[in-house]
Amino acid sequence: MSARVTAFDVAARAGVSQSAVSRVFSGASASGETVRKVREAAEALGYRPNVLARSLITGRSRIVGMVVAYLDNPFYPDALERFSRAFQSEGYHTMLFTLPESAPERECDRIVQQMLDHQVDGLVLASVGLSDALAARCAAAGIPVVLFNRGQSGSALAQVTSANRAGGAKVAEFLIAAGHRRIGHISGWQGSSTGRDRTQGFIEALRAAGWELAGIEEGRYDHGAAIRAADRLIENDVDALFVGNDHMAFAVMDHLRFTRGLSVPEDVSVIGYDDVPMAAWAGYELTTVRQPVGRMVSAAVAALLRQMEDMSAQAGIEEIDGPLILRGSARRPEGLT
Amino acid sequence: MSARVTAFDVAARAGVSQSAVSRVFSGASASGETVRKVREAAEALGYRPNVLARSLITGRSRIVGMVVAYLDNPFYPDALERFSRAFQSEGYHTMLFTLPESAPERECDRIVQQMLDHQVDGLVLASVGLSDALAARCAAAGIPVVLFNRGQSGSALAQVTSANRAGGAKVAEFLIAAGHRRIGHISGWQGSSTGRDRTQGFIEALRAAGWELAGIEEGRYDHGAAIRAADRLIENDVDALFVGNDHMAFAVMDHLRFTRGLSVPEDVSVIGYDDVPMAAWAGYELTTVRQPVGRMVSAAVAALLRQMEDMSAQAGIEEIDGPLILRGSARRPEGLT
DNA sequence: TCCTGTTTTGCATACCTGTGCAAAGCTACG
DNA sequence: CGTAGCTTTGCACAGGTATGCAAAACAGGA
Repeated sequence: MSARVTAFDVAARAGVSQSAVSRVFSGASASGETVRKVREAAEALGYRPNVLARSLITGRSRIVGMVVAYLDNPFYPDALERFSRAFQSEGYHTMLFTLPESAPERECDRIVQQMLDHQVDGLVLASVGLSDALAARCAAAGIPVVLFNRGQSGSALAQVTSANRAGGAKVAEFLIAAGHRRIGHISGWQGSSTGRDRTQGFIEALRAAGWELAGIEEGRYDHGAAIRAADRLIENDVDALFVGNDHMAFAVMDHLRFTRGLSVPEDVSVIGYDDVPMAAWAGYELTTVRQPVGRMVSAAVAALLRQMEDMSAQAGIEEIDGPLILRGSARRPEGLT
Repeated sequence: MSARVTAFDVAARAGVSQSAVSRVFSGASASGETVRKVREAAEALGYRPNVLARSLITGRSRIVGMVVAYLDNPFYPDALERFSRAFQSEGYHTMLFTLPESAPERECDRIVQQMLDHQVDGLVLASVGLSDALAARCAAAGIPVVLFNRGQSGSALAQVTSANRAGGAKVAEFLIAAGHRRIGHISGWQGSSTGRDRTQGFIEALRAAGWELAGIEEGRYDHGAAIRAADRLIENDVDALFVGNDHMAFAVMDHLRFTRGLSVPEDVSVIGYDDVPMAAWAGYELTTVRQPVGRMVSAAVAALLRQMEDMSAQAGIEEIDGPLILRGSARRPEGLT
């Protein structure tokens, strides 16, 4: 087990100074001859620069922290994978943190603190909020933060979401055009901006068309809660359901069909939100609003990179629009194929 | 934006030396009085030890690298989340790497190299192999590796899998007991030990009972491939299908029901492997072999921790047994509720 | 009180690289 | 050949912590 080979070893073998080696590997200017000698010696010795020492002195770790609440909803693994790939190809690495289910808000701060300890260059929070105190701390440490799929009103943090309000509105217009009049809504968690915006856009568009919601229940992005909510709305005799995300929509469809013996969309139309891959499966054929994961992730990555490279860059709010994908789980307006 | 506060600042304020501060925070022995003064000064200044500097000198980063091929199959996000939680609670952090889809084997080595650069203390490879050269390099660097859900014959690396051979055998015995005679198999990727073992256990148990496979097709853990494989087997008139994992089994069930107009299990019994949460959903009710994720992750984490703490610890192979979960997608033997 | 054995403490150094600074080397031009 | 301007190079140090070593402090027993 050989000891680690350092820049000094390479320098000695190449007949140059350690600084020369450093310059070659950090891309600073050096003569062609020096570069050649150093590269050769490094190759022979199997030298690789020590990332820790480099980070210690430059203050940049080339690590981005990624906080994620839960990976049940397939939307998040998908996003996570894309984030990881994107950062990797930009020369960054991803440090993953999962929030414990107990006391998530409380723990989040501790977790972010640990990230700061590791001197991450940037932070992505997926569906997770950040206390003002901690946000200030990140700002003070010069660490840019991007909120992914979650807004935080009044904060100066960069945010990337889909156009949730517009998405909710699209669903409302579509259901009305299809002739539905008793429309129910199983909302996402109202503690999240994402959930609130979808609900709000939906309700406002209904009102604008002169209709009111026949019933609304909170689904909290939870399987069981969604099913109970569906039961209550069905008792209330609705003929269409807008569900806060696909994941809950699947549960609702299964429940309606197999437990309650109803047909979708003949008895009840169901519309979801996200367009996860499973929505296209033959067993569900879920009509849903697409969240363009790819573009959302790209936007978030771009925003973070911009801020990491230019500390004075402004943090903005980005809303990415996504289409309503028509499939079989909701009745279609007359004359629409 | 205040400059970083170091151990020297704390030392000055507490009236002790920097070493004293270091000792307090690294848990070495110190007098009660010193501890009190240091803690107090640190609190007042908001001091936090610099992880990079610490890692640089100790050679241990308290980071574990995690390589994952793809997160489509919900088995992996689930495992990933548990890994992350487990390591977090042990004071380790998780660095995530995803393999690019192109040239995965080639890229894997580069990725692992990058992890070594970051001086990770340990490595978890989920469904990913490691070239012998690189395995040797990890060993030389004293970095323990655990293969998760993937074996590698002839390697000295620690491995945690489920009892794939036994699982395949259980399925065979169950199908025979239920009276199936024309049995088909859509295998997992035969380049992976996991896929091979399931197939092999299945076939051997069939033979032991005096039967032969009516047909076998490679599914490669891929949605589309699985569907095409199912078509070919159905042409071949099978009345039962053992599918290499749940993810493919869902695709197959959808295809049989909605495209081919067949009933499951009346026309064809379908059995999967993994028991992901979705298998219990009313839309599928998939009979499947459970891979006990929780226990598998715990075993992998324990194995890694053991090796990280005691470098001379032996790397072993662990197979975790899982039951066949009976649901509605496969016909049951007479007299079995 | 003196001596021995045990803690505690501070000093100095190591870990490994990036970078400011000044000296040295080189090119080109008059 | 001299000099100005530019590039390359080496020196020395910084970044923040852990730790071996020796000195100091302390506890206890005779």
